[in-house]
Amino acid sequence: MLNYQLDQTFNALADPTRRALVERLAQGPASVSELAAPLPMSLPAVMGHLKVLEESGLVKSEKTGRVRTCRIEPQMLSQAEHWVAERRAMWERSLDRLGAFLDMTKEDET
Amino acid sequence: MLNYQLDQTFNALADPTRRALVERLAQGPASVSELAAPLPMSLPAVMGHLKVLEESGLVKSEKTGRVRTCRIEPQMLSQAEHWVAERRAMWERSLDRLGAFLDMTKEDET
DNA sequence: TTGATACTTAATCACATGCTTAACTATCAA
DNA sequence: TTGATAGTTAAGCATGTGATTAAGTATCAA
Repeated sequence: MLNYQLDQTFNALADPTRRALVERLAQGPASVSELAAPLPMSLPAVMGHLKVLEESGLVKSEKTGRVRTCRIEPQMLSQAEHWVAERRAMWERSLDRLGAFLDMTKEDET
Repeated sequence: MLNYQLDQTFNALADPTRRALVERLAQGPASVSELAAPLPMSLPAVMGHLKVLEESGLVKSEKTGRVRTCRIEPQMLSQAEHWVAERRAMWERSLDRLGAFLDMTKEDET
């Protein structure tokens, strides 16, 4: 995954309003005003957040008539998940190496 | 996981310099200047990034003599991972419900 | 004790973010 | 065609971010 895509994806998820939008969209598609209704801010503010989500690839939208319907795009979600999982795995391998090293030195002591 | 912790964790991961630091630390602990050496910025700038990582809980550090040694803290990493995984699961369940609904309407048609 | 090393803090600055309100466009329904 | 609805765009503003350089502190080694 490219660096700037990770920037955009993690940045999109770093805001509670945007996570609320993702959470709502995880339950199914919604229009812009449906998404904005429960949020304590103006519609243009919500549209700003949707723009960030859409640029990150986490959300896609489509306009039919005067209604824009937004839906979640789970691929980016799983790519972010993978980045984190891989670093955690790296860390665990480095712990294993440390463990092996400590075992080795222990054997030397005996 | 609390909202502001997710804010801090995702925000910490939303910067390529900070991800580079996480990536380096996933291979094992390092001092501040070891971490700063390969990066194209001043030491105070790197310390700013380390502060963000440390406030997020992704990194911990400890000073011995004049050397501060930093290490990764994988718990926050896996908590961020879980948040993403759960939303993806939500989305998949909502797809299942849609599938079930479509199957149902199909049965009605026959 | 003197000098180098490793980090820390402070002042500064350019630029990005996250809102707001107001004005505008496009669609739908009567 | 008129009015309401759904969304969009623009201007403005307070605050936050990410960097810099310069100066300061604590530790270590000779």
